[in-house]
Amino acid sequence: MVVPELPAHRPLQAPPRLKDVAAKVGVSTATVSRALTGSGPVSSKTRQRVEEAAKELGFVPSHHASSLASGRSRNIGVVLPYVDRWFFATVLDGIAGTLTGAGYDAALYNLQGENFLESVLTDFLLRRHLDAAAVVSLRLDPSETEQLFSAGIPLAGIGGSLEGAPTVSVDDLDAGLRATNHLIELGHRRIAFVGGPPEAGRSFPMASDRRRGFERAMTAAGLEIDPRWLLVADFTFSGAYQRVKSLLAAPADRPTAIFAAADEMATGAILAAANLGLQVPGDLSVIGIDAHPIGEAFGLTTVNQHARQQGTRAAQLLLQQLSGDPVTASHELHPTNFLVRSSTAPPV
Amino acid sequence: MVVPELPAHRPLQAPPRLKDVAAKVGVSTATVSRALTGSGPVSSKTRQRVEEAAKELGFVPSHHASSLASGRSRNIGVVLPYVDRWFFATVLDGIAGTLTGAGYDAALYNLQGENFLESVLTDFLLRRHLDAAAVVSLRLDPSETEQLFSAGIPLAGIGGSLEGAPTVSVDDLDAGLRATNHLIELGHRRIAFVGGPPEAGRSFPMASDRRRGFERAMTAAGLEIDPRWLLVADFTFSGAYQRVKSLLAAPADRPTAIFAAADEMATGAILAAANLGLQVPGDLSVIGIDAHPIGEAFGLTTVNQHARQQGTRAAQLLLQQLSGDPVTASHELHPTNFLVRSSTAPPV
DNA sequence: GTGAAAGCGCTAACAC
DNA sequence: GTGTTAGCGCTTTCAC
Repeated sequence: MVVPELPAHRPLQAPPRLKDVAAKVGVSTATVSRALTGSGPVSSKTRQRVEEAAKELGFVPSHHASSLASGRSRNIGVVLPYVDRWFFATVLDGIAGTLTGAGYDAALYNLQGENFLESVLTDFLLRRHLDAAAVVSLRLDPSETEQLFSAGIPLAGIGGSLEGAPTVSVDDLDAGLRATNHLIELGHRRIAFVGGPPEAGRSFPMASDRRRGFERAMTAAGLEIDPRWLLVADFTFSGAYQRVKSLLAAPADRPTAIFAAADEMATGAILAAANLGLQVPGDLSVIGIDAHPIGEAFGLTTVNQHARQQGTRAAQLLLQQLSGDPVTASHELHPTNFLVRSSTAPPV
Repeated sequence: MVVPELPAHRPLQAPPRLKDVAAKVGVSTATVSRALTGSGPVSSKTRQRVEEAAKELGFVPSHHASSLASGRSRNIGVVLPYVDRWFFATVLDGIAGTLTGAGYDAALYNLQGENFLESVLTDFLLRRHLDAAAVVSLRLDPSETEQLFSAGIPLAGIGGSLEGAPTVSVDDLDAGLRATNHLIELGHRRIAFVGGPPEAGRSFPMASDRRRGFERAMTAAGLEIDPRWLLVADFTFSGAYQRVKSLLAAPADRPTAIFAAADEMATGAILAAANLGLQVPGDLSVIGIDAHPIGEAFGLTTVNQHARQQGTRAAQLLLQQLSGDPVTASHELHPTNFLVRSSTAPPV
């Protein structure tokens, strides 16, 4: 007998439904639902028989049906500008791990810059009836958050404050201040800064705040800020490597220390120095921000901003709101801490 | 008059439904549905009026309702072992960008190793009625793929072949072979290899294949493989830095070249050499695999494996299957290409 | 080209 | 503790 070949991607037979389980046990679908979701009283005998029957039949509840009926989807959106950059990937790891552990799904909205922002907000977030959303490093205006709230979607933010929602971030100005002060306290007076381009669009002023911290520390110490020593890179290793290499190439008027607004740039700076035959920290001290794992091999002194924990915390804030526990819409500053390694020392 | 404060996270008023749009236009819900989804004949006048009314009311279709009714969810799962490692984050970027661009959602299943594998497979993939799933660097056994197929979920894989599903990867053995041959052709005879630990669990033998490529090239050239020169790191910069530093520390019997199975390790090796006062490529040639952006500043010669494109391709394979276009369940080898920079040269 | 009506598979009142 | 009964908000035949 010839069995016709069915396309492999179509079900061979209808999967079992709630009512099949109910029939098998001889109870109503309501009871099965209660037994399986724990959403109501069921005798332990019945519960047990239902669970057995469900397993035997290989029953898997329909997500869409239960979402439609209950109004909850156990699906949480995570909106972020990049996934292929260390900070964002690490934050995402923290968020996704926490959500998965709590039985929630993470729906990824990778904007790749801000390309998809508009369509994500309208087409996706609302249409999909997410239970909640985490917004990373993106400014939403009050009308947008209001729109989400009135669609019943609680938010949590990372990187800057969001009207009406709890947010977490580190104090970037303070981090910049402390990093710079560390160099100043070591005795450096000629300090360069490697930052990013001015923030555009919906980004929070993370890089600017770190630069302002730098400037404030310098000014407070009565030190001069040489405009040629305010470098603009793009938060990449290679970008910083090139900028710093040109800066250090002229031996005449060199800084004795560099504060880079991110570890990837700081390590790029160290490589640039090394390739010019300069010793770190002998000829040049370098400090960064992040605690990026690459810093370890470079012996980079840095300010740990606990990226993964920030993600975890944001996820918790979401879960807490979903559990009905009210959360104050405050901006929470995540502590940073110094990680002194071998890239900083007093100037020679 | 005092308006009672409503909790901010609850809808202030019921959002508009399909039937509200229908009422406003004076047509049936069926017509509105056809007009908005394009799933049936509608006169262009009607369509226009429906679109206007929908916009005015701020109508957003319910995802769950339409999924339940249609059986399709426009949601695609992406299962991967890590998101905070370059290769995976980059692949994810490629996949998510392609899916978002096609109007699909990406549901992220970050296993963090393989912790969540079992629950992802049962609890999530099936329950959620995903339209499809991309599986990155994870071996599924035939009973698992069969289970997904019979639930109507087409698959695409990355990193190794999957029974019954189209997959893409690079030829890791060939990449190892070519990288090693590059060094051999330059005249190196004393070549070390930095790889990863033996694969465990559901991982494909990516690192082993690269090592086998190395061994095969060495053997074919009649060169000896010194077991002390087969280094095992963990695919991180710092890990490779340490291993290579100890290897090179003893000046007596040093290799003249190193092939590292990934760029992050290769750059760690370069830094180790530099910190020991060795010149690259003068005293040591180094080659990697990946085209990781960090390699640029190090002048690293590498084999580009086009991680993002692999992700894009896998996503296309999924979209193609969803469009009804049959796809052969073959394993597609993605081309790699050489990127010769300044870290390799003939031995002195 | 359009409407009526029957679901999609589950949950949640409400009775008993 | 359990069953009955309405929906949840769409899509999709099937008539017309």
